[in-house]
Amino acid sequence: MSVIFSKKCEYALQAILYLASKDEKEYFSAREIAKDLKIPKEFISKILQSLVNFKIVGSKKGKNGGFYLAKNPNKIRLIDIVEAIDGLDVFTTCVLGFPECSYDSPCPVHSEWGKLRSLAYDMLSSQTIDHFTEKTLKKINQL
Amino acid sequence: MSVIFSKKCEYALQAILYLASKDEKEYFSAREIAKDLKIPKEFISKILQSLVNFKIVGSKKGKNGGFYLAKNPNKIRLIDIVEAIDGLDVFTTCVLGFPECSYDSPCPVHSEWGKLRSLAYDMLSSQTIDHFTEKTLKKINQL
DNA sequence: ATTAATTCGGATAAATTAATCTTATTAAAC
DNA sequence: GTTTAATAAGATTAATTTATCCGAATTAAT
Ligand code: SF4
Ligand code: SF4
Repeated sequence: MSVIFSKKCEYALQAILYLASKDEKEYFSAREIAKDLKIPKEFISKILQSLVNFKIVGSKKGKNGGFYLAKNPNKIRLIDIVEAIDGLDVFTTCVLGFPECSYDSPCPVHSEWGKLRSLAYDMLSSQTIDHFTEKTLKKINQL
Repeated sequence: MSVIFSKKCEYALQAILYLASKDEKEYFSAREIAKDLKIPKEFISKILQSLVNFKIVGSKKGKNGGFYLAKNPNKIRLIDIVEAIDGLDVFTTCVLGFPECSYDSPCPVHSEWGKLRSLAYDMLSSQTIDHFTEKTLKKINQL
């Protein structure tokens, strides 16, 4: 099974898009995020906690506490989430799993794949999450 | 850690490229493929065995036996290997892990991501492995 | 103060993927 | 025929990823 992002990263992206799309409240609890996105509560808690460490998300403990975006949605890029959770290795290591990927010793598909990889990186770097709020709300309501 | 292809798939691609690039011999044993590509022998054996089931690779048992390409390298596309080992789900399921990806209920990044995905699919579908023999040999010699 | 609802950290369990081992079968070489 | 070297198939183990559990700390409401 091929995968682009780990489950952790998928959930992280979903949760961040969720927080960015709903702004009426101050704090959103892991419980309610998990319920709306239909993903395991304990798992998304852990993920949100690590996003707190990366200063992308903020949190407040205790009753009525929860999570919120620590930055303006137009300052959070998709790549920031990917980098925090999965790292940026996909963009630097060989697609074919050959060791020592570099411009000196390119893997066989270097030139073809390289273009796609750059495009993906550029897309994830240029798109900020405020750009997706409308579509996110629509999607969440369908879950 | 993000991954594009599973380890199995990476090794499969490597092994196929290997077979396509070396044509002086009839059969290549798992032992020698594993040694040259520096990957576990037992693992690559299993992978080659399943490629035999997919009719991409042929095999001969017994002493001096081994594996060989069952088709002309210019008829084997990269996507064929990916499909056999990992399946084509990456190209149809949501990058963000939202369920029910479709054109009715696109995930938030649908339009941006969709382009990249099509490009990746097209590339893997258009490139046949005979195209990479020279670069593969160069790479193998560096391992 | 007490209670309830929350994040947080660490430990643990379950599931999946990666790798290895074991035995059987096949075929060439001697 | 015996030995040797190979694939094949199935079982097992190891490692990694995904998911859950538990107890402590925190905060708001009663
Ligand atoms: S295509 Fe080139 S740059 Fe991309 S992983 Fe392979 S060697 Fe590295
Ligand atoms: S971007 Fe669109 S097509 Fe691609 S996974 Fe998301 S919903 Fe599906």
